[in-house]
Amino acid sequence: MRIGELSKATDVPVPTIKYYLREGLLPAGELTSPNQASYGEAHVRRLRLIRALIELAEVPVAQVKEILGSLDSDTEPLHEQIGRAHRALTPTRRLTATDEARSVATAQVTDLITTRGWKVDPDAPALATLIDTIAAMHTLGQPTLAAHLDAYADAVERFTALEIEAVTANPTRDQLAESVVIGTILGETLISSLRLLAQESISADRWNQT
Amino acid sequence: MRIGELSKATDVPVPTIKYYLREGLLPAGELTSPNQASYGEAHVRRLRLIRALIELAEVPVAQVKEILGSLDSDTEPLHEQIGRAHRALTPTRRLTATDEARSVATAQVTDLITTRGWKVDPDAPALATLIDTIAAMHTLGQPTLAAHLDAYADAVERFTALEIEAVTANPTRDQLAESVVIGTILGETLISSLRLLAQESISADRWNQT
DNA sequence: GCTTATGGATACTGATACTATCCATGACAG
DNA sequence: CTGTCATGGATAGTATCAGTATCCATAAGC
Repeated sequence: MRIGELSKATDVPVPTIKYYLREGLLPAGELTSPNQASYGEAHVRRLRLIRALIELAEVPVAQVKEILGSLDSDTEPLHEQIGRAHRALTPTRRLTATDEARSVATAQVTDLITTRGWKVDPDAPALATLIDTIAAMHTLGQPTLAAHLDAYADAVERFTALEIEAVTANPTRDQLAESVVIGTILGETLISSLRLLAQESISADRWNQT
Repeated sequence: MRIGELSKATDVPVPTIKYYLREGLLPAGELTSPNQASYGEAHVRRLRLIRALIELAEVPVAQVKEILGSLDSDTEPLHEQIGRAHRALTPTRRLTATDEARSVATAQVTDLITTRGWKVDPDAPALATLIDTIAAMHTLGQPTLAAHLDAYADAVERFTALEIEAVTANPTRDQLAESVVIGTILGETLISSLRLLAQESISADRWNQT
């Protein structure tokens, strides 16, 4: 397959493919002559994955590169790979909340984690985001949602169980790794849009006089 | 309060505050003389809301403006407001998947919606994203997650019930509207980070030999 | 009266994700 | 075998976004 055909197969413009090649998101095709390379099915798959991450999950190109890099390494432990995927999903925040709100939130979260028996690295990116979010809710005078943290955690544990189940069904390590990435990142988009749909439905029911 | 004090109170640099004023995210202070204005508590609150949306939820400035605009209008129906918040959370995607994957996904989603009895506007932004995401999962050879759509929807309905409850506790329309926005948008960040934490915990358990 | 802060306007910056152009060569149709 | 088109590789340009920086005339506060 030549670059033009790859472009047609995936609906990604040729210059964009060249850009991904330059950035190292997509491995180079096999050179058949100094200015002629051929691409295979693997490139099609990889390119589709790239686009899904970028367009659907809005992962920045630099992070996609990191994630794919760790997908391609077969020495990196799965747990590390998941960490990368998580970093791709976590905003790099600064503080938004007042100090007391933050300490209340921190207490709330550590409490949640201990009662649930979760094992969480204190440096986990999501941990800081969770604390900041709860703190922000307090600061903004909306503590109600955060008060139901435990119920949220219940619901969240349901997905997670499902995801682990779905993911561990994969036999080989490569497939497992890829499904972990896809599950983690596109799973987020899936849940998010489901939630919005459910909200929209209820909101239509309740506040719309159509 | 002068701009410098507002900056100190919220930890937002003065030039950034000026930028938000220019962009119309933050209402102008009350002019006490041609080059002197005074800001109040409302500005502090608003500024904190803006920062939470931008930093925590990563909502683009232009969308924040739209959302705040509809918050300040007391004629816009709540359902419309929710729609705006949803648009702020939905990527503007193009197609990533093959056509057959898309049609399978569409069937799956319409089925879900009818069996659940959800009332969903066919133009809802989240609908397209959901379909694209499921289609992408199929195309990428990871149909397992999407196969449990129904279980996901179960879990999602739990949040939504909680959120509606939390939100309708607010007596006045203004408070209600604000809590809808905060709940919808920061709620997303909350769930997302909870999910990542749960995943991290399980992944540490299962794949990490620390 | 002197230093500092302010409102308002305009200009500049750095990051991100592409697009466009160029060129020498190669593929392929006639 | 010749003209046209596509290609790999390099470099440069573009649009958007989210601020920052600078200027200025005026006002606040010691």
